[in-house]
Amino acid sequence: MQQRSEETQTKIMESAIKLFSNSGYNKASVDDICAEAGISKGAFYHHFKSKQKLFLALLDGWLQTIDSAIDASKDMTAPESFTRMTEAFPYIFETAGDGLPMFLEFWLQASRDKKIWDASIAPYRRYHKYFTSLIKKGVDEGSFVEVDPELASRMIVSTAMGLLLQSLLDPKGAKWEKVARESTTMLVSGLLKK
Amino acid sequence: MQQRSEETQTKIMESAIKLFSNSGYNKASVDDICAEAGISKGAFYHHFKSKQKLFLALLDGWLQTIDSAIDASKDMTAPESFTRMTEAFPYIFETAGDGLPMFLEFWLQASRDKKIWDASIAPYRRYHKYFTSLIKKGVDEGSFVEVDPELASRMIVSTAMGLLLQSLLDPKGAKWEKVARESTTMLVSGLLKK
DNA sequence: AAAAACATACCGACTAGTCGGTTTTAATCC
DNA sequence: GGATTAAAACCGACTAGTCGGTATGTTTTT
Repeated sequence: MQQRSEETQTKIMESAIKLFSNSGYNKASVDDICAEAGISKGAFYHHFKSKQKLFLALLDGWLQTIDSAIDASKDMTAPESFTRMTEAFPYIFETAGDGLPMFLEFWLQASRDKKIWDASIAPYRRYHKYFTSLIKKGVDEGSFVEVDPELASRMIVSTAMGLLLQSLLDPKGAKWEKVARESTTMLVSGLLKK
Repeated sequence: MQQRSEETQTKIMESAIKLFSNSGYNKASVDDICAEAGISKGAFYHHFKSKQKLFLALLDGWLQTIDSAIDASKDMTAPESFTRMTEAFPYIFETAGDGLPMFLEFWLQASRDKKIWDASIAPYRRYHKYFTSLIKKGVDEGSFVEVDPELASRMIVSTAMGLLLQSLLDPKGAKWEKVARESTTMLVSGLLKK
């Protein structure tokens, strides 16, 4: 039967997210993950060849979420797509509270581990290209003011990453969903032609 | 004699920055640091009570650098202060290439370790307050357009952090000094009254 | 019965920190 | 200015424990 197997795998991944978020990739040991998931080490290595493979599986799942979100807004006009994201951002802050530290963990591991870097930087560059083309499209359509799409894309991504980081490090320092919503509004209204 | 002692301590800290940057806090072992510095473990623990204390010492040094930079621009007008930072940013990207990954390490450790969090988040809040008051001053002086200083400060810090992160993760993805310079110019010109 | 799923004991590599002993340094005395 | 001395600086073997991964055996599913 696959059901039990599937459940075990899900439990491992959920426990891993929890422990990686709380303690970090290195500190969260395979034994810890097994204990949290309520399974044995044998079961763990039956499902994942190594600890790193588990990490890559988690990364993959996260990237797919983003990909499908981008796909969903593929046929919209440029301002529409941005409006969508303006709506999506506060949602990320509200719901992702648990998994958020994982982002940081992804970035950190990516900066040191070539395999993880390859798996995460390639998609990141895709997103940047997507943003760039989206802004370029908006400029060509005449709905955006004339900006350097490349630069504007970097700035938008930077602001988003920076807000995520700040909310991670100082969760109670501000009402981050509000700051995020207002920031995106400011950025978009700065782009839009009046 | 203190000279040799001082040299040893400096060597330890320099080696630590190098190894923490390249391999991360956890992966860089005390033995590694000692080997890199060309000293023994006894010497290490003569100078630093623990690995964490060494880390905190490095963090402290970095924070002092920022503090003195802020102090230096204390008596200027708001636009002048920002112009200064516009000039300083590219410099950071050019010179800090080696130590830059340490920032990420600081942030990550801070999000997990209470002692390090206390040591790094308090100053961070100071900087945010400083930026906020600087913008508020500019608005009051009439040289800046009317923005919410709190929000503008968050955005500026976010953009800076995001640019740093991106340059870390994808050093060859763009000419980051150029992007940083243009971004700050854009932000400041958005703030300035024409 | 064959295969997939799971459990447990174990291994070798590695790590932060300790400890008893040795060398270097700087101040003091003759 | 050479000998004395105590403290500071340094050394490196060792400890006690952790970790990722494996080998081998048992249970469950098909």
